[in-house]
Amino acid sequence: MATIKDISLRCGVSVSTVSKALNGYQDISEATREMIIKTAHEAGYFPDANVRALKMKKTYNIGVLFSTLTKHGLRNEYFAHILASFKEKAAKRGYDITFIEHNIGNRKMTYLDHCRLRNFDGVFIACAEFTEPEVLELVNSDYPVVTIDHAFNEAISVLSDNVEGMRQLTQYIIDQGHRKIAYIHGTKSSVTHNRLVSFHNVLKENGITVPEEYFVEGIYRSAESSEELALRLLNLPDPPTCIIASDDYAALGVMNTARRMGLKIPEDISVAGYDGISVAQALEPKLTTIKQDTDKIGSEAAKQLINLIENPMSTSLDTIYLKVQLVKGASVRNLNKAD
Amino acid sequence: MATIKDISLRCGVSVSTVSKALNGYQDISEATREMIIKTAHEAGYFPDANVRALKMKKTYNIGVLFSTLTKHGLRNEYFAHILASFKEKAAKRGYDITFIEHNIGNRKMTYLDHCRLRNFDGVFIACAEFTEPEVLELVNSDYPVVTIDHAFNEAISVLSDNVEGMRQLTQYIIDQGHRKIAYIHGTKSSVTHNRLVSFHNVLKENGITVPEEYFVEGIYRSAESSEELALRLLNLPDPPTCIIASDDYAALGVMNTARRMGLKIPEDISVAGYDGISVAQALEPKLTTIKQDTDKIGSEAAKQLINLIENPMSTSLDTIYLKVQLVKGASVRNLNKAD
DNA sequence: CTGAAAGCGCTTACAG
DNA sequence: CTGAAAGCGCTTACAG
Repeated sequence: MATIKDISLRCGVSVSTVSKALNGYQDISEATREMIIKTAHEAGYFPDANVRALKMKKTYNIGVLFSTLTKHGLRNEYFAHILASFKEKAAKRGYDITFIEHNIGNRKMTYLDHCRLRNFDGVFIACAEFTEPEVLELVNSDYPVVTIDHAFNEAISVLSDNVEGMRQLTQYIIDQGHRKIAYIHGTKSSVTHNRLVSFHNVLKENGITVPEEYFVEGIYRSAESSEELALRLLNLPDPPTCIIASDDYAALGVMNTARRMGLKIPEDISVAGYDGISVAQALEPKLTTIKQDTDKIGSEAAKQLINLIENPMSTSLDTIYLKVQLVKGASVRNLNKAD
Repeated sequence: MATIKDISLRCGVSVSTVSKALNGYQDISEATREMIIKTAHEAGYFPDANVRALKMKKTYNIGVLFSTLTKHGLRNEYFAHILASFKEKAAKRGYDITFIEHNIGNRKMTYLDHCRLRNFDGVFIACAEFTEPEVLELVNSDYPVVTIDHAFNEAISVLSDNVEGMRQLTQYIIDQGHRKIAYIHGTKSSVTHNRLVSFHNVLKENGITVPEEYFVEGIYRSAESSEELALRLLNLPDPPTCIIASDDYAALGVMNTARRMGLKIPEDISVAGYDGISVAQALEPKLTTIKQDTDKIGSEAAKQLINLIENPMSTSLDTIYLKVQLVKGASVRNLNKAD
C-alpha cells in the first residue's frame, strides 16, 4: 500500500503538504495540489481511516449488535431488512458498520470491550437479549446507543407502534364480524406485553370477552410451535373463528394445521399475522397482517444514531414510534356478508 | 477511554511494561503482570485494534461486499443466511467484518478505495454484479478475495454444485413419471447457464425432448414475474405437467397462478423450486426443491478467506463446490402411481 | 525484569 | 505557500 510518505517522495514535497493538499486545505498552490492529487491517484493511494482516527478521535465506524439467537438475527427477515436499510443510510452519512461480537477468536470479551477495541463512534443494538448484563453494560456506557424494539432511558429507541398496530388489526377483525378471536402471542417481552394489552383493550371497548383458553403463548417465528397450538385451539369445544398469530411465520403454521384438518382459509377459519414479511404476500390467500416499516425503522435508527454522535447536546434520548400499516389481505373472512 | 499511558501512570511502570504484560510476554514478573492486568481491568481498558494494526500491519477486519441490487443483498434470505454463517465463522477465527460500500458520505470511491481506506485483511464478495469494472478491479487487486456463486481465476470461489443440483432435481421429476417439464430459469449468469445445461443433459440422457416454449426466462426471486410466465405455460395447447422455477420465491408465484386457475398442487400441476428457503418448507404442500447449504457456503468462504490471509503461499485459488440436497417435499406428483 | 526510544501513517498548530 | 515537529496509542528490538 502506498503511504503519504511515498507520495511526498514522488512529488518532492513534505508529507504535511501532501496531507493538506489531499484534505482540501486552502493554503496550497493550485499547481502543487494538482500534482499531488494526480500522483496519489496514480499510485492508488487512499489515506488509512484507522490511522487518521488516531488523531481525529473519530473512526466513522458504527458497531452493530446482531446476536444470533434462535430464530433471530440475520436469518430473520424482519431484522435483515432493518439492517439493510440501516446500512444504506449510514453509508450515505459517511459511516461504515462493523458487527459487534461477543468473543472474537480466543479472546473473551464483552460487547463493550469489543467497542473499545474497535473504537466505534456509536452503537446500534439491532437484535439482542435486552436483559443480558452485557447488553445493559453497553447501554449504560458512554457510547451513543440506539436500540430497536425495546426502550431504555439511556438510549434512543426506535420501534413500531405496537399498541396502534394491534389495535388496528383487532378492530379490523372485529369489524369483519368476528367475536371469537384467539391470540397466539410470543414469549414475554415489552413488545409482546404492549400487543397483548392493546388486544385486550380493543376487545373490551367492543364489549367482547373471550375465554382464557384463547390466549396461548407460542414462540416468535416458529411455525412448528404455532402448528401445535393451533391444533389445540381448533379442537376446543368452542373453537375461535379467527386466530391471530404472533407473527407471519407463526401464521403460516396456523394455516398448515387448518388445512391439514380439512379447513379452508378463510371460509372455515380466519388467520392473521404480524410483521408483513414479503413471502406472506406471495401466499394464497394473501395474509392479513400488520406491516412494520422495516425500511423506515432502519433508516430512522441510523439517522438518530448519527445525530446523537455528531450533536450529542442537541439530540434527546427519545423513544420514536413509527407508523404501521394494516395489510388486509384475504385470510380473514367477512362474517357480515352471507356468502 | 483509558489508554495504555493511563495504565502505566496508575501502576507506576512504563508503557512498554504495560504493553508486554497485557500481551503475555514472558519477561515480566508475575507480580507486575497481575497488578497491571488488574488495573487495566478496573479502568475498563482495552487496546485499540486500529492503532495496534498500525504496527502489526494487520487489522483483523474483513471487508464484505454486499451490494443491494434488486431482490438481492440482505433482503434476500439466501444471502442473509450465508452472511450470518460467514460472520459466525469469522468471529471464531478472530476477525471482524465490515461492509464495503460504494460511496461513503460525499466521497466517491471505488470498492477498492474503500478497502484501502479501512485496510482490510481480505475481502468477501458475497453479492455483486460480477461484470462491473469496480468488482473486477477488486478481484484483480492484491487483496485476498473469496467470492460466492461465481468463479474467478484470481480468487477463491465457493459455490453450490449447480450441475449436480439440477441433475438431481430433474432426474427426480422424471422418475416420478413426468415427461413434459418446463423450466422458468433466471436471467443469464454462470449459475443460470450451468443449471440450464444440466437440465438439458438430463433430459437428453432420458431420451426426452421438450418443446422450445417450455424454456422461459424469468427474474430470480420474483414471484410476480413467474406468476405471469406460469400463466403463459399453463395456457399452452399442450401444457407441461411440471414446472421448475428458478428459485423458491418464483415457485410460489407458479403455485399462486395454478391455484387461481383452479388447479390443485400436485394433483393437477407439479411445481419445483430451488434454494430451500425456510418458508418454502412451512408451506402446504411442502415444496420440492434443491436445498443449498447456506451455512456451509458461509463458513467455508470464511475458512478459505482466512486461510488465504494467513497462509497465502499454501492456499490455492480453487473453486470449491459444495453438495446440495434434494428436498422431495410434496409438490411434485408421482405419475407412476394410479391414484 | 524494566524502560527509553524509534516507528507505524497520519494531522495540524506553528514557524518561516 | 511550504515544511519541521509534535503527537495520536500502540509494539518491540535493544540496552541496562
